[in-house]
Amino acid sequence: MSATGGSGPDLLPGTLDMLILHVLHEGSLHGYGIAQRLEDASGGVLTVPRGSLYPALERLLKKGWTTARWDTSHTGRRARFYTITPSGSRRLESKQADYERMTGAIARVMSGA
Amino acid sequence: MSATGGSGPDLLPGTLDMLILHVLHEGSLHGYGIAQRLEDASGGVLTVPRGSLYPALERLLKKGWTTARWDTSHTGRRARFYTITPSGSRRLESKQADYERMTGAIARVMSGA
DNA sequence: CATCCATAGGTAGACAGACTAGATAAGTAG
DNA sequence: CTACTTATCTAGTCTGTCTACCTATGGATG
Repeated sequence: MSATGGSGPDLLPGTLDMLILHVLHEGSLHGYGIAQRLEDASGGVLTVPRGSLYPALERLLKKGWTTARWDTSHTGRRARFYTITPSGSRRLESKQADYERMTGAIARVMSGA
Repeated sequence: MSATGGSGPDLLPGTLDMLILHVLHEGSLHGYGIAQRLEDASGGVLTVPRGSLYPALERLLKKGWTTARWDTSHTGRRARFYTITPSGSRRLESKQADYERMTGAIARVMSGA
């Protein structure tokens, strides 16, 4: 079902929050939709197991980075739509900066600079 | 003491093994030296707490990706020098490929592709 | 109508990896 | 002698992800 070959982890640990916030920054969405969006946008490389997704969404809510409301009108089914908060946007920016700092440093190391 | 500002994690989780194997690929070295090398080569961005370093080194040994020998002649102090094995080199390659696949996918997502 | 599939949300428990905060020891500089 | 740097290591904790489940409903197929 998943597009990955089945070997290795589905995600780089520590990046899921950032990825979710990024998707929500483009517009409110429900959990299942977020996971699909990440798989699509990554060309099928990134898969988000439900057991990682929903705990992460709870985390973001608890930190005040998102708000949630139940909405049935969009999908026909009950679905919980998440919206990023201003605090969440700031968090996204700082997470992204950290991520780029880290991956930049790793790239420097791995290229033997 | 550390060159990082002090905020955020010291490492991207899941990358430490790869970074250590990369350093050892350039030549045998002891734990303390590996940590210094990573800090230097990353321009001070990457810091490796001892409580992360030594468990990681044990992990690599147990998996057969490195071998270790005690050596006092180089540093004057007792130091444990680690050497990468052929199995470790293969692991390094596959870890690096995974890492690039993941970061590439994340970059695609974050750039809105 | 019954059955199956995709959608949709969720939890429990295990596990990996990194972190804090210490202990220990030896060489070097003042 | 004292302090600093080098050097290794462990215990306990915490965060985050993963596997493997459970529940429910709308739409399509038989």
